Amino acid sequence: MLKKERHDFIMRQINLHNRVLTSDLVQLLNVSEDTIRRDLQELVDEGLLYKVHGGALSKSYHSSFDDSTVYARDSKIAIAKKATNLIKDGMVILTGGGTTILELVKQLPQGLTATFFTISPLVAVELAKYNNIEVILIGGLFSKNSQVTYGGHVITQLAEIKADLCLMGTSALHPEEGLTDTYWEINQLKKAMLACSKRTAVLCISEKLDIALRLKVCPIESISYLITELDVNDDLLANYRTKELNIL
Amino acid sequence: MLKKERHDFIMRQINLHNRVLTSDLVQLLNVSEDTIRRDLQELVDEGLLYKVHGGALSKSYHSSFDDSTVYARDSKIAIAKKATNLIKDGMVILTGGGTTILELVKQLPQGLTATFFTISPLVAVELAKYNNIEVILIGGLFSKNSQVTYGGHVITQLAEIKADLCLMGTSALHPEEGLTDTYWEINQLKKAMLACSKRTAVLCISEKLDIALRLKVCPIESISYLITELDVNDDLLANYRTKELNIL
DNA sequence: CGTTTTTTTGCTTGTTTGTGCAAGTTTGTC
DNA sequence: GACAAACTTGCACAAACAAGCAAAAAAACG
Repeated sequence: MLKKERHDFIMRQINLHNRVLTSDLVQLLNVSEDTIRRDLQELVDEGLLYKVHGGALSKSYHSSFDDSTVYARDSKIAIAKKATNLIKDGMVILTGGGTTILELVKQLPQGLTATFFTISPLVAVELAKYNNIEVILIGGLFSKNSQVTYGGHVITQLAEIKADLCLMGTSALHPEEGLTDTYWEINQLKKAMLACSKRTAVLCISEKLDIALRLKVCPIESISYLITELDVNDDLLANYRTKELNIL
Repeated sequence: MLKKERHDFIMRQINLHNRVLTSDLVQLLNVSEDTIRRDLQELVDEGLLYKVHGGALSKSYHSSFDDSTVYARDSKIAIAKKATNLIKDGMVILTGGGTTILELVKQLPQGLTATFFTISPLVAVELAKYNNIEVILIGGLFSKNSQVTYGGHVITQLAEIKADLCLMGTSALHPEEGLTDTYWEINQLKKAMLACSKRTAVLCISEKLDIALRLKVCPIESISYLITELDVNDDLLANYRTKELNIL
C-alpha cells in the first residue's frame, strides 16, 4: 500500500470517527508504529488533524464538542454582525440553535419588527427581550447535546411554516459535499428547516469550511448566503465563490 | 479512550451540569480515581474548572451565580427542597415556569429517572443537565412576561398528555376563591395543565396566600399539594388545613 | 541492464507520558 | 472525636514516543 493511500485511509477514518488510535492503524494498515507516527506527523504538518498521545483527533472535533468557554467567540460575534444585515422589518424568520445564532440574536437592532420561529429555548428567551418581535418556540423532544428541540413532532410543525429566511449554524461545510452533519436527528431537522424557508443563511466559522461529515443535509446550491468571519475576498473562500452563493 | 477525549468529556459534563463527581466519572469513563483526579487537576491548571472535595465545579457557574435579584430567593429554595420529595423515579411530570419551579429543578436528585413536560424554556435547559431525565418542551407562542409558551397550540398539545404530577408556581391562592390569575391566557393555560394531570402541586410563597385575583383557575379542591416555605403548623396555613389538601 | 541517488521503512536505543497501586493525610459527617 | 470517604504523594511499570541508523524499495541516470 502506498503512502498516499495510507494517508487517505487515515483521513477517512478521522472524518468518520473523529479520531484514530495509532495501535488500530498499525493493525489495519499492517505497517510498523513508526510509519504510522510519521504519517500522522505529516498530516499534522498539512494541518489536517491533531496529534495526541495514543493517536490523533479530527480538527473539527473541538468545535463540535467543546463549547466550554464559547469557542472562537470573537469570530462568532463578527459573523453575527454581518448576519443582522439580512434581517428586515416584517420578515418571518426561522432559526436553529448554537452559540453563533445566539450571538446574532443578541445583536439585533432594537425596534425590529419581525416574527421568529425557533427550535432553541435560549434563542427564544433572548428574542423575548425585544418588544416588537413575535416569538414562537417550536416544541418537541429536547436534545441535551444540541440544546434544541428535535424529532418527528418538530418536523411536522416545521412543515406548517413558511419562513422568509432560515438562519442556521453549521458543524461543517464543503464546496462539493455541501452541508453535512454527524447526527441523524439533526440532519433530518436541518432538512426540514431548509424545506420550509425561501432562503437559507449558513453561519460558519472559517475552520469549519472544507469539512464533510457523515450525513448529507443539502448541496451547496440550496444555500442562499454563506456568512463567515473572513473577508469576502479571502483565499479560503475561493472554492465557494464559483458557486452561485452570496458570500458575506 | 484517549486522555484528550476524557478531558473533553469532563468539560462537557461540567458545562451541562455545572458540576461533576469524581465517583461518577470513574464509572462513566472506566478508569481509576487517580486518573480522574489528575485529569481534573490538569483542567484546573488550564483554568477551565474549580476543584472541590468530591469532584469539580464549573467556573462560569459560580461567577454567574448572583441570581440574588430573584425576589425572596431563600423562601423559594426552601419550597423547592420540600417539593423534590414529591418526585419519584418513573414519574411523568408537567411543569410551568417561574423562578420557584426553576429553583426546584436545580435541586432534583442526580440520577432521577423521569419524563418532564414543560412550557418553560429555561426549565427545559436546566432539566437537560440531568442524564436520566427525558425532556419535552411544549411549543407555541412565547410570552415575554411569563417566559413560558402559551396559546391555543400549547393547550391542544397539553390535551394529549397524561401526567402523574403537575408542578406550578402561582401568583395567588385563596381559601375560598382557590387558584386565581390576572391574565386570560395564563388562566386558560393553567386550566389545561390541571386537566391533564392526576395530581397538582402548587408552590406558593407565603405572601401570596389569601389573595384572589380577577380570573378563577380552579377551586382549592382541585389541588393536591400546597407547598410553602412555612412550617406545616404555621397559623397562616390554618384556613387551608381544613380542606382536604396535603400541606408540605 | 547496472549503478547511483533518493525515498521509505523498520529496528534499536533511550526518553517521556499515562496509569494504577500503596501508604499516609485531610476532609466531611454523624 | 471517630469513622469512612476523598485526597495527596511517591513509586513502579507499561505503553507511546523521538531520533538516529541501516536495510530495503523506488526512482533516476547513463
